[in-house]
Amino acid sequence: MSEISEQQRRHSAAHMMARAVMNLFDDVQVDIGPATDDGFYYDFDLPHRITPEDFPKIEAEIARLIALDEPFVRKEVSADEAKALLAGQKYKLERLADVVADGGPISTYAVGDYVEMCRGPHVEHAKQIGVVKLTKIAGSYYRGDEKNKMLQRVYGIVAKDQKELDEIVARAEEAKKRDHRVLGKQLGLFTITDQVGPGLAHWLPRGARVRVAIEEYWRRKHYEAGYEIVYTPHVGKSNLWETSGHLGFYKEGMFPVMKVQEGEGKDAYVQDYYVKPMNCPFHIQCYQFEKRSYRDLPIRYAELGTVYRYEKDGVRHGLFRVRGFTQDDAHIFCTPDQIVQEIKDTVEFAKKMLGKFGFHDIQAYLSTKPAKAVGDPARWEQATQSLRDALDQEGMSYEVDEGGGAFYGPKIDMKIKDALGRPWQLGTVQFDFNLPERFNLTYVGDDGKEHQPYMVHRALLGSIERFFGILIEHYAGAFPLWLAPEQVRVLPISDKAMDYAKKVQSALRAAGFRVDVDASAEKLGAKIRAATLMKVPYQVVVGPRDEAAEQISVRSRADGDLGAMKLPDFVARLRAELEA
RNA sequence: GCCAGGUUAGCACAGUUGGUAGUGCGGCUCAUUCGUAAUGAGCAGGUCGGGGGUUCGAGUCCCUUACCUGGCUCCA
Repeated sequence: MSEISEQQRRHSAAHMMARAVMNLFDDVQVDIGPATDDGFYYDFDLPHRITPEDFPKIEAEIARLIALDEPFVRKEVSADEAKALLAGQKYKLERLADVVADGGPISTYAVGDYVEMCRGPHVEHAKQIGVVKLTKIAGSYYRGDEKNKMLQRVYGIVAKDQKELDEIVARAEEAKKRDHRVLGKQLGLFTITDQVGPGLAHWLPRGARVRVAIEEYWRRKHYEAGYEIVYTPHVGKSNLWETSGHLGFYKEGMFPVMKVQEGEGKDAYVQDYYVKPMNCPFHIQCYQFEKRSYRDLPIRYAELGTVYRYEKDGVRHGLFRVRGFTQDDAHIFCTPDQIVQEIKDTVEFAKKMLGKFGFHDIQAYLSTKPAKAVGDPARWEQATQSLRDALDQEGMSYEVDEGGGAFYGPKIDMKIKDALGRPWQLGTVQFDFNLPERFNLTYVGDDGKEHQPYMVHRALLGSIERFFGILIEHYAGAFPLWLAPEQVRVLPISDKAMDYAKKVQSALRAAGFRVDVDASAEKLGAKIRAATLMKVPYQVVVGPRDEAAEQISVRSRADGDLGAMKLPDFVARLRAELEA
């Protein structure tokens, strides 16, 4: 008797669901039904539109079929036998053609009278599947291609028994509480309104405090690393975007043109402007401000540059996918001699920056030259090698996507894992051989001649909006002290302690902390509860006793009641925590 | 863009077979001045997302539109 894996149970549950749906509805065409990370799904094509109201009926049928406890019987068949078995099932027959083309063995699994072509493996008999619950329904293109027909995909989960099922449901609710959109509301961090437009985020005061903390850190570190910070316009004339090529290859992603009338009377003409989807052309203008010498290089321009992209309907998602966002962008212009060191420094910089935010598990992906590409092959070679060297020397594990680079240059993408183990792509280091060519970028070398510099585009956090969303979920809204919007809340036990509370607040603010006072008429318990729900790292309780003794009573989010201490000692404690 | 489901007070939600809206939290007022996770009472707050239709009558039914959610596709 072999061990039954969760995958086998999920996959087998998918079969049972297919069988149930075929039993309950007419003219069902089945496609595929694999196990997923947390359950399974099955794609159907049938005249009846399946809705959540059908779930109980389908679940009951699945339960009935499982109760029969029939064995799953594997059988290898010839192509012709398979064809006969799958007669009338057009998707299955198409899939069969693929299997035949691969030349592998064709296997079928039968449960009772239900037979399906399937690689397996499955459970041995139906009762091993356990309890099945259907969770949601969604459309899904056949073979994932939007040109194909949309099938009905039904998702489900599997549990050993009802008790485990309840636990799974409870865990899903727990995950929902971490959802940055939910926490964004509860903690008053950001809002996206219908009136302003979809995908356009507003940073509320508490969210803005976090953003300021991130940006201040970001700026300091960029200056330390030898970057210069620039600020550039949000719109540019159409000529700029023609030169950059964006109107050629990125127009779909841009907001439509703004027609601006310039000049008067007979001299009037219409100038087209576009709001920027990328910062690169503007940083190039900064580079071209004056003639550059090899002695000026490398030049590193960084900007928290807000860009706008026309995202298609149906792809927006909280802060993760918006239409207006701020890239932590930078462009490095350097000589061929400098490129290896620059890339190495950049990768190391990314590692440090991400580490500061609690992300230490970083996976890198190297994408190399695609078939269709612009730029000198020797430069591609050198650039790609510099990316490899940087990853090797930084000791970062990476995978190579051969031919996966953009047409204008090779790149490294960096993915982190959050507290729930979910991967997120944040940083990218990307060569660009296209723009230096199009804008005719040059520097004067030590030979007195003009040369084309290397141009590297890089982001460490991706976009501030998206990164904020990831941080919210990573920390479940309980930001570490250095990021917390409200680092300390002072809780006077009654109005009588209000003056002292304000004094404590002023002193802590003067020491550089973000501090608020709860001036409500509530009792202490209610104030503690409110501050706790807002996930404030430190609560400072003050009453007449504290005032008389010139002390404060401190309660931390992590360790609860810390007892009374002197204000300078508390400040020292906070400072120590910030350093750590 | 496609498929499905949603949109009711600031937030979370109820709202029977169509008969002109409720609960909790929050807010405000008053009382209480309180020592480590919810003090009490009272009050206010809603064009039921927008538009159109069916009907004597629509939060409830139909059409349409915007937005949201979950997927597919795409992506920072």
